[in-house]
Amino acid sequence: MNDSHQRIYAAIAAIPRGRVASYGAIAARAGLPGRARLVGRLLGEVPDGMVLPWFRVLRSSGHIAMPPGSRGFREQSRLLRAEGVEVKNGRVPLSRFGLDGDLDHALWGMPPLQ
DNA sequence: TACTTGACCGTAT
DNA sequence: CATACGGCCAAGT
Repeated sequence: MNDSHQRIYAAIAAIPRGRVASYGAIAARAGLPGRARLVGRLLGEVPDGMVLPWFRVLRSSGHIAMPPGSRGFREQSRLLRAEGVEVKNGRVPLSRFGLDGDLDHALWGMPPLQ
């Protein structure tokens, strides 16, 4: 659990309800541009007890990253729709719900890091 | 030490 | 829409 990890978890936790962000946007917000893979890796090993809105993280295309039809895929779709986010064919229109890591400063629940 | 993997990304064809 | 490529890099073999 180093500083980069902390910052990434913080960025994920800062995505407002009803909005989503891509792995790359999370990394950029955490002050780690180009490190999208690190975000994906961390989401697969969230410390026990830590609660995160993991379902608000999508690929840059707006698609859910998990395999279509898998349990995680269905759970993520359900959680997103529950807060008003449109999910059609495993995809969310980022034009309407997506947050950018560099822009959208007023929408994030935290200031840009680094 | 060397090579492979993977909830990824942007650009190019 | 689909493939390819180079970037990224911590973990696992």
